[in-house]
Amino acid sequence: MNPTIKDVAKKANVSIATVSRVLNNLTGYSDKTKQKVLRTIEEMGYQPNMIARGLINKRTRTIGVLFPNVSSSFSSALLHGIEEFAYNHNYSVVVCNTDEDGKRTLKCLQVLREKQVDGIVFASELLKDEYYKVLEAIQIPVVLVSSETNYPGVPYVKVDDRVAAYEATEYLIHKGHKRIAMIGGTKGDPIAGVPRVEGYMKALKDHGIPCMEEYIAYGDFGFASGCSAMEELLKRSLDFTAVFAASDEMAIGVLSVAARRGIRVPDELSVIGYDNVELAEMVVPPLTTVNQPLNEMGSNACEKLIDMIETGKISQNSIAQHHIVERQTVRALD
Amino acid sequence: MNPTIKDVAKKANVSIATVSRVLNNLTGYSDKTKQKVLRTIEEMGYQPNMIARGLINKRTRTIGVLFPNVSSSFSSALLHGIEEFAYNHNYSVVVCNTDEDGKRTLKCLQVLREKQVDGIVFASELLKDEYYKVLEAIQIPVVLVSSETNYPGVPYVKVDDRVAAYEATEYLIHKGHKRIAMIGGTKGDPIAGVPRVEGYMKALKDHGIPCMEEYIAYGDFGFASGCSAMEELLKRSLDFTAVFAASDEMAIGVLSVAARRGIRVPDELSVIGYDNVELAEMVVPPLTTVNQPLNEMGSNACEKLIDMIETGKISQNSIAQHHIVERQTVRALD
DNA sequence: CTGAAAGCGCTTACAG
DNA sequence: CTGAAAGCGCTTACAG
Repeated sequence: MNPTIKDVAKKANVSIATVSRVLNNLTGYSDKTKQKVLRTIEEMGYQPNMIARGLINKRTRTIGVLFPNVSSSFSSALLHGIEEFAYNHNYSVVVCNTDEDGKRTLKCLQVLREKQVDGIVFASELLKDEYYKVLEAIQIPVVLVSSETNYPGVPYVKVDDRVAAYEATEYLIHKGHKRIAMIGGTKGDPIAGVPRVEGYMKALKDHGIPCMEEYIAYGDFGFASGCSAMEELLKRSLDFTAVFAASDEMAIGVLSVAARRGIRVPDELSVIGYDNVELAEMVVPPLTTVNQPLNEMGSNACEKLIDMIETGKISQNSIAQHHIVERQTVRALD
Repeated sequence: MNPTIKDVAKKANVSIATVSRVLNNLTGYSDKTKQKVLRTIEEMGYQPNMIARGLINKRTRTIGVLFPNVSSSFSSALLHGIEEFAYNHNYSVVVCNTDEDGKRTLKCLQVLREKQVDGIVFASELLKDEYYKVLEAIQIPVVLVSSETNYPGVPYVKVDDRVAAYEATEYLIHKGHKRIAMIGGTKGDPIAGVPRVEGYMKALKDHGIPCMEEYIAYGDFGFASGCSAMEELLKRSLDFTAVFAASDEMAIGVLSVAARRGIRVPDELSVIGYDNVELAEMVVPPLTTVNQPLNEMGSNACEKLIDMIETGKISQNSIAQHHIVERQTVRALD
């Protein structure tokens, strides 16, 4: 059994109140007692029990993080940023994989509540009404990352997807492309789906390029769906010179299909992705894409959350800065 | 304030002992009381406080997981498996990123102890003496995954790296290759470095192929290091027809350099990787590699841990089954 | 400067 | 079937 405060009190011949005081760096003991207590603690290898402390303070110094899929490179980049900030501020993070399943999400929320986490970051998923209801009941701070919401009191940090998509498309246009296809994310997804397609359409319009439905195919952000969407696009024999994919994985799917079909990138087809996950630079040719600062976003979301926990004030939303990373999948048309 | 057991007891006109009993499905109350209590719980939206419960039971139903780098696709695949098993058995998992930093690892261990986790899985990192010492002091079950150790009482689950490397090399040999280069992982790494190189050497020897030092270059498992190692190998003008890389990322580095140099894969050079992380199939051409069942390994490690927590018995080590995934980077020599 | 005591939200003998 | 009480390991007024 690990020693408790009672054990060290007994051994040091003081009361547990005194041990507690030196433990918490409060005032009210002689330097002599302090030394004695400290020595005893050292000797016994005593470590305070945060569970007991948490029961009194109503603070556990742990936060919960919900991901639709912990193992995606997207999620794990966010997690890295979150964990880093939390660690530096003495918080622990418990992760939950929601599998994008409503029931499971609700269960996770319940568990986090029972475990008395101090706050929750909800990552890259839509904050549904039913989730919000329980969050409201739990009464603890929540922040969204790579997602957004209108619910009051729930700040978010994300990139401006519409603008980023606009710029990606415009980048292609500036390179001389006019026949630009797009592979959108999950159709109807209000966070990462719709806005990116809208940004693409607006860029086309603003540059006097007619936007045609048939130039758009949809995937679900994943690699396989990018492959199918590209096949689909090819089948329509549209003669496009560039494609903008709403995720790197889908863009890499495009690269893959292109290679299989003998379409040379970027000579015959230019490709730009979205996210800048790690594999974007590993692929051949290295993928030009729009960077989302996932790590900082995670870290920033965690910062907001801890701030809310500690001050009780609601944080502001943040728009993270994206930028285009030029690599080798886009060429200028002459 | 969330309602406590006291609140529901008062409202239901029973003692807290009775509420506790129905909460825990014990015996000793009439069906009428049960209904009344249940109804009150429902009405008040009461949820038990696991912190308080944990203080008594000395069980938190949470486990800690240490990773050298949470955001690697390798770690996140393990994490996914761990979280899944934990979730299904009503455990939560708190993640810690050690950054492969001794001080930080020790700090994480201390935090996990203070937070009274029921067990720890230590992932893909060497269990140093100093870590083992504190683990021993904490007195809670530990299991290693994708790592190994001789410390008594610390079971591990991993692939047999030596055999897997042997088979990867032999696969190349069976395809007619004789001049086979290797890119090893971190030099001297006793877990994923040395054994794979040894497996490679043994396969060569067993097939009567002389093994020469200069055919081996070393990286650190990462993409960039794979690129440099490949450049290094090329500089030695060895005229090899195949390369075995000790990680997929390094193998992809090889692909990348080959593409840049106009060396066609697999026509002029065959490549086989190790891990079978997600990007292995996204790359062009899709990478032939040896599969490590990361998800199952994580899940299995978690199973062992929970078993140790609940039975108090030490689990056995497990060797996870690897296999070669044939894709398109190896060709048969005629 | 120091300690006895109440209390955090629960569980669990013990007594009835 | 039910409740009063002790206790888990701490913190924090309160009294001295």
